[in-house]
Parts: sequence; C-alpha cells; structure tokens
Amino acid sequence: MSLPRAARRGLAEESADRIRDAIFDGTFPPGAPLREVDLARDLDVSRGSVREGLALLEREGLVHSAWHRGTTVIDVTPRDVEEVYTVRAALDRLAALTALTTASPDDLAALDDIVTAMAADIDRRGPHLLALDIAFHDAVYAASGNSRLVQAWQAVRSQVCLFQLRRIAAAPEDYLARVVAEHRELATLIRGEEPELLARTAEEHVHSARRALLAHLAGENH
Amino acid sequence: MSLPRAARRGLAEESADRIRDAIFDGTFPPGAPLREVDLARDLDVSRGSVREGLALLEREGLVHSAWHRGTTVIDVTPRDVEEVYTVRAALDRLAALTALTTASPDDLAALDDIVTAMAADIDRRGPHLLALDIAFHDAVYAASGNSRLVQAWQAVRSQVCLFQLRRIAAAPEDYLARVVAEHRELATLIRGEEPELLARTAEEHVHSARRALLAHLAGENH
DNA sequence: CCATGTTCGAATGTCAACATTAGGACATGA
DNA sequence: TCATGTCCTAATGTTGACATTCGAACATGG
Repeated sequence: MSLPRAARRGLAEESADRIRDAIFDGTFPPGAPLREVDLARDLDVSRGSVREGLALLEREGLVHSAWHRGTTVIDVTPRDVEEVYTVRAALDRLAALTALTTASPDDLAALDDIVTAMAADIDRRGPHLLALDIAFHDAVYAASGNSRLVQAWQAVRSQVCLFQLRRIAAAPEDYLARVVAEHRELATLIRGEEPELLARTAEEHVHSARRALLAHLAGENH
Repeated sequence: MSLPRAARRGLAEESADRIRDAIFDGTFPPGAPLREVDLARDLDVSRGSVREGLALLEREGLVHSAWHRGTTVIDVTPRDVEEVYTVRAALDRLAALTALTTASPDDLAALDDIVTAMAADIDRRGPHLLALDIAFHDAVYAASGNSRLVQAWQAVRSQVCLFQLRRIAAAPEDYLARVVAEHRELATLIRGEEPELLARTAEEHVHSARRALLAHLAGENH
C-alpha cells in the first residue's frame, strides 16, 4: 500500500493556512487589505514567505492582488457568486460522472461515512457541518482520480467555503433542512447507473445553493 | 469604452513568459529540471523573481515543484493527456453554453475573424495555426464573461498548447484537415439556439483532439 | 472653481547573503 | 552481498536591506 508521502511544508504554506483561517474568522472581512509587513510581523516570518503565501491564496481565488497595489480579500458580490457557482456546477458534474465509473468500494464507503457523520452532527449547527459538506465533495473529486480536476476544484473551493459560511450564518434553516438528504441522494446516485440523472442532480445541488445565497445577498441590500 | 487597462508587469511575469517560451521551444523538454540559479543568471534577474515566475507557471500546470526538490517541466504521459482533456471538455462545454446567451455581436465577429484567419493561414502549417486555434477558444471564454471560468481555462491552457504542439509536430495532416471546419461549426452553433447540440459538439471537439494525441503517444512507445 | 503639476509617504517589487534540506557517495558492519 | 549509517554537495528555503511605484494631499495656474 502507498501512503500519501509525508510532505513537509514550508513557511509559505503555513502562512497561507493562518491567513486563510483569519479570513474565515472574519478577522479580515471581504475587501480588507492584507499588508505584507503587518502579516510578516504578526506571523513572525519574513515578508518573502508571506508574499509566497498570499500568492497561494490568490491561486485559491480568496484574495486578489495587483501590481504595486497590494493584496485584498475578495468581495462577495452577486456577480462573484454567480461566477463561482456556475464553474463549480460544471466541475461537480464532471467529478460525479467520472466517479460513477472510477470510484472504488473504499471511496463509496467514505462518502457514506461522511453522510452519516452529517446526520449525527445535524443538531450542532455551525461550521462543523460545513466542513463535512466540503469533505463530501472533496471525496467525490478524489474518487474521480483526476488530479487536474482536483486542482480546478481547489481553485474555487475556498471561495465556496467563504460564500457558504456567509449563507449559513444568515439563514441556517433551509441549509440544515436539506444538506443530509441532498448528499445522501448524490452518494446513492454515484453508486447507481444513471449518468444523466446524476449529472442533472449534481448541477442542481450547486444551483440551489447559489440561489439561496443570491436571495440572501439581495435581501441584505434591500 | 473601457480599454483593458495597461497593466504594468513585474519581472516575475516577464520571467514566466521567457521560461514558458523556452519550454515550448523545446529548450526544456518534458521532465527537465528548472534550476533557479541558472535561470536567474540567464534572465539576468534575481532568484526571487525567477521563483515567483516559476510559481506562476505551476499555476498554469506547465511545471511541477516539490519541497526542496526543485521545479521540473511536466511529463506528457497518457494519464496527463486524459486528465487535461477531460477537464477541458467540461470547461469548453460550459464556456460555449454560456457564450450562447451572453456573447455580444462584437464577440461573435471576433470568432468569425479568427476562423477566416485560420483558413487563410492553412497552407503555412506550424505553430501559427495553433496560436489561432487557442485564440479562438480564448475568445469563446472571454465571450462567456465569467472571469472564474477564464481562470480555470488558463490553468490548463498552457498544457493544452504543449500537448497540441506535440500532436501537430508528429501528425499535422488530420489536424490541418479538420481545424477550420470544426471551429467554423462551433462559431455557427454559438450563434444558434441549440444548446444541446452545441454542448455535445464542444465536448466532441476536445475529445477528438484527445484521441488523436493518445493515438500518437501509443504509437511512439510501440 | 476646475484642471494640472508636484511632493511625499507608505506600501510593494527586487535583490544578494545566509540557513536548511534532499539525495547521493562513501564507509562500515553483519 | 546487502543493509545501515555518515558525510558532503548542490540545490532550494528564508531573511533583511534596498529600489521602485502608486495614490493622495497639496500647491499652482488658468
């Protein structure tokens, strides 16, 4: 058996993790500037490492930087939501369709485990449930066995987290009401043999999330 | 009218361009190591800028780097081809479907211009035709108006270039025979109102390229 | 009052020196 | 002979100092 080789990480990835957490915490709200000197001081690393970490976050789409104008956290405009979820729908569709033929029994079992874990944690509303949600989709992408597809997913993954975090904080009811059932349905369909239905369901799963968030954003700017 | 703002570039992007060209030239064949000190000396910039440029190329999927193990040009294995073209098919499908409803008359005209330019340059076989091929798809993605989708395309674009370059060098006949017609068909369908047919055609366009390249690779290892 | 030119500060872009690591060559022992 | 442990070197990872650039505030001229 092949272990996933113990990859040592550099200070850049470490810094990226810290900054990403801080963004999810709300320490750096959308639109906030991320100054290299301040971050370097707070994280106790050099500016070079922070700079490289910010480049990683930019690859994830969480921040945006321009020449000599610094790095800022991305906004959450309806346009952004529309773009991210549209791309995600296409990627999820492909991942599900691929997994339909390539998923191993272990992969399928992992999906079920996550769904049952979600059902167990349904009362503890909060970010933990979101983590399971994301983990489920991570598992689907992993089951597809396509590393480029995984990369493409990682380029929108953090943005999806940020958006969903906001959605859940504002209106947890409809999220809690549907998460388990929707993911259970996906897990079942990936085991089945109806590619068309699976493709439509995977896309619809994303689009419903998109609509929910857009409705929330629209209500916010009333 | 809004010009696409004259973005000043740093030495990192400049270095990335040079190195990318060198990879396409064959100066750095697949699997070749890209040493920071050598590149810094040759390009007459600091190692930091080269390092940042290599990070950009890694975002494009052209190179791969690991902790303290340096950066190397990616290989061109059947697995890699399969992965890239599968993802590209999904992205092209989405881009075409989106462009179907969002493309402006200018966008459509740009597509036609590229097709006619391809027909004109059909006798001068070589990398110029490939540039037009890529430019066509760039235009489709641009017409979709989805910047995240454009980003996702850029994450596989250079790899597609590298792969197609190899395919054309080995067997230009079937490429030359079909490029113009296939792209003309796409340009027409994007103007039409048959989403299903457009989606299938866009995907098939990619899959035929994939099959051609895989056949070539298989013949190489006889 | 508006438009243009200038100064200034704060931030990023760039660089070269130092620290750390991976992987191979070599020696040692069973 | 093979396995293990120890250097050693060439590369990357990291750092702090220096150079450059942007944007805003201010001054100037029409």
